[in-house]
Amino acid sequence: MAEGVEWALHSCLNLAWVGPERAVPAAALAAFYDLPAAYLNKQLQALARAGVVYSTRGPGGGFRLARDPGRITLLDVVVAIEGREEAFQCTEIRQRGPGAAGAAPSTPCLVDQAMRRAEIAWRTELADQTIAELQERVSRAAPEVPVRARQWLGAAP
Amino acid sequence: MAEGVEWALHSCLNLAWVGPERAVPAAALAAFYDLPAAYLNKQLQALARAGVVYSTRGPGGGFRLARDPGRITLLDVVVAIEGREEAFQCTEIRQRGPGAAGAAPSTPCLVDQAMRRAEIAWRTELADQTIAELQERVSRAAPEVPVRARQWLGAAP
DNA sequence: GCGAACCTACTCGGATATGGGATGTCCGAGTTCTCGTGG
DNA sequence: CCACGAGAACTCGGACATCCCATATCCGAGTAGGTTCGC
Repeated sequence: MAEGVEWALHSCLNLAWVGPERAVPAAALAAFYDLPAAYLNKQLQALARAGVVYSTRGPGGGFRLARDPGRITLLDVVVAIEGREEAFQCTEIRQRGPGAAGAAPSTPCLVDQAMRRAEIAWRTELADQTIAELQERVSRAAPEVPVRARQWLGAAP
Repeated sequence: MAEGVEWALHSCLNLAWVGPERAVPAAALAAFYDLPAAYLNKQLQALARAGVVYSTRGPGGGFRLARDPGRITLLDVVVAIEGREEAFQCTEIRQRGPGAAGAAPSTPCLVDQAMRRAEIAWRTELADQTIAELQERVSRAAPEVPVRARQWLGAAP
């Protein structure tokens, strides 16, 4: 899985700490965890295209969450970065070569069905968790983390 | 996900049709679906290293299932090809840069935990399905498939 | 005729090229604020 | 003192390199069976 997913998730969490009123530049989000700024910017662009965050250009611009953290699931973020297509791609090899019966099969590929079943379980689990739930867990486990994030990222210019 | 997973799953299914008595060469398994023989051989080697299949060299050699199809899960095959490491790799970016509190955190990374939870769901679903169950479903849906497989792959030399 | 050594055919196993996507970088497009200038 | 316009600074957005892994291929290692030669 792409490393950018981790960056995007942590960045969404940080944007949630700051709140939707103030926009945070990609450079600030990158500096917070010592990441390459231009590349993180690329990931944030993907989030913007997916409608997870808003982007504003010019001074005072940056990125903000596009909706309430309770309405942003982990699946939204993962799909924004990795793409909508499923990990396992059935290429229907059963229809090629002597193994194919010649006629097009009336039944779906059962190998594909089995793999899809697992992938649906994965996606369901991701869709059941929101950024807001992550926020709450972090607040309970380490209350200083949101404070530090707001100080570093939400400081007035 | 690697395309070889699809090949390995179908090949395991075909080896299950033939049965453990007769070894099937990689070239035969490849020709059955019109796949590149040398590359499929590489995937089968991975299955052999993982203990899913036995390999025998020389004339009359080839690959056989190492144990009963009911004791080979889809997870076994996927792990053999893709490797044992998880798809989402937490690199602990929270411990880098100004975002880190300076001291090593006592709590685990909750983003990692959330992603791992989804991945466990995926693996559980794969571990719950065996090659034998796939065999049964295919036999019910398309009984001619195992017949063709035995004819093409299990034919006496 | 019989046995053993050799030889050939067959198959796996790992070392070796190649291409596409993830990773990383750079400069242009667009926006906002500031500063200076003229009325 | 106020309005307006030009300029500068800031930030996103997409185009351009680079690297690594999945893909693909090839030849050597090892085995089984047949074949031939000698006794």
